[in-house]
Amino acid sequence: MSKIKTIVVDDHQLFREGIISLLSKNDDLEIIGEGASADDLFALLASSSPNIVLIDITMPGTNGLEVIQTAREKYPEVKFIVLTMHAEGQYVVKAVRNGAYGYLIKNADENELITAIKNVANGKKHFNSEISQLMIGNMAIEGESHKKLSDREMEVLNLVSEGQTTKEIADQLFVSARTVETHRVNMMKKLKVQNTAELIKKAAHLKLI
Amino acid sequence: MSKIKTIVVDDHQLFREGIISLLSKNDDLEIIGEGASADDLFALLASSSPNIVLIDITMPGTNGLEVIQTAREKYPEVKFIVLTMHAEGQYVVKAVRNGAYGYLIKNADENELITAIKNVANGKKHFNSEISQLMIGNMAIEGESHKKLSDREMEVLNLVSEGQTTKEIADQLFVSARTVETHRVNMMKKLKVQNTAELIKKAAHLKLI
DNA sequence: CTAGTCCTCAGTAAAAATACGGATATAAGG
DNA sequence: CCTTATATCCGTATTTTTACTGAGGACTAG
Repeated sequence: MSKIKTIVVDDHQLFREGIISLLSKNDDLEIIGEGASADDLFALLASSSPNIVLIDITMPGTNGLEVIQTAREKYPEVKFIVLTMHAEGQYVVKAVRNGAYGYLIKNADENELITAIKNVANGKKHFNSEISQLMIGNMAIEGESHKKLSDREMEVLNLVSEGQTTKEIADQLFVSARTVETHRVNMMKKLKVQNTAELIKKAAHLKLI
Repeated sequence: MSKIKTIVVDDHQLFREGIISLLSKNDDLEIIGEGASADDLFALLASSSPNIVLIDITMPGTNGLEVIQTAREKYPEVKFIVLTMHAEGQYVVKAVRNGAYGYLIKNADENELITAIKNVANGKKHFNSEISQLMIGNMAIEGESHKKLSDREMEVLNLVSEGQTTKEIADQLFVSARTVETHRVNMMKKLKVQNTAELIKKAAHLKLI
């Protein structure tokens, strides 16, 4: 059968070149393009027909997961494998939801990468047991912390985290201080914290601020 | 002249294998070992005599900068080039202080990596203009935010970020609430923030908590 | 010996947050 | 049509934080 046409997208050029060097030794694969950004990827997709795209989550100006989703809408027969350093369940879950066919962490080895590419090229998904565990664990948590913050709450949260007082925020948003107080209380309930310090810490760790 | 004997240390196996694949094509270089951890590195150093070590800052259980410093004490003729994703001046400054001969960010390309290896093998340091700018910029900031938090302040900070009140922290540490208050005030001054919310946000972003 | 830092503790007061309770209007989903 | 969520706002009170001021002892570096 013909070689698996593969594109590699990663903003770390050394990593990208290294991966390409590795994969080029394999007779079943053919690297037909490389890029560092979403724009690079879309340009490549428009001019070539890869079977597989290896893509990082981290990308300048956007994130790889959204790129996957957008790309799949226009090129539904292209399959994406996420190749990233993020070993957190929430990323795995999002990757799957956005249509990724595989997920590898950068500490995987060459053999697993090649196996993943071949599996996905054959229409299978590739998530090893470690990745599956992360996914399962995160789905359990997600069921619980389903409550996300509303737009106004996010706005208030950001202003709080910048050191503004409730009164200052009220003045800035042209609302009553009591309104801001209510938003603060609601956020603390949603994220299950006891005071502002804990709220800001949790928000920072959840990358909300 | 003989080939430049190089060791590659990085916990991301794919990256490491990719880099080795790239460098192996170059006739002036010889990869004589690879590892994912500080222990791997010390084992390699004990049994081989590399000219150059490519090393990431991020390492499980320790950090590459301390590893460089320790390794140089035992093997002073080995030269280290940091190869990392961290594009922050504080890392560059620390790398130089710990004796690194070069610093590359993972978005550098193959040619620059090879040039850096050759420069360093010839006894020169390799810091491109981008890296130099980061270093200069950070040294300016460092003069200003030289103040880091003391052990006790860190302890109080962590407890505050867990949602405890000043009184609760005082009870837990067996000190007066006023003592805790003083620590809080001092931390806010050091990090130049206006209240606890801003303090916790800054601490989270600085990866203190 | 001096200066600086760290850690400890205090009085007093104002500002801010939290807590308890309550409410209305609008929009969306089942 | 009912329920839920969001956004808005309120009274009252307590707790907590912040602010201003002050201080001593121990340790370290120059």
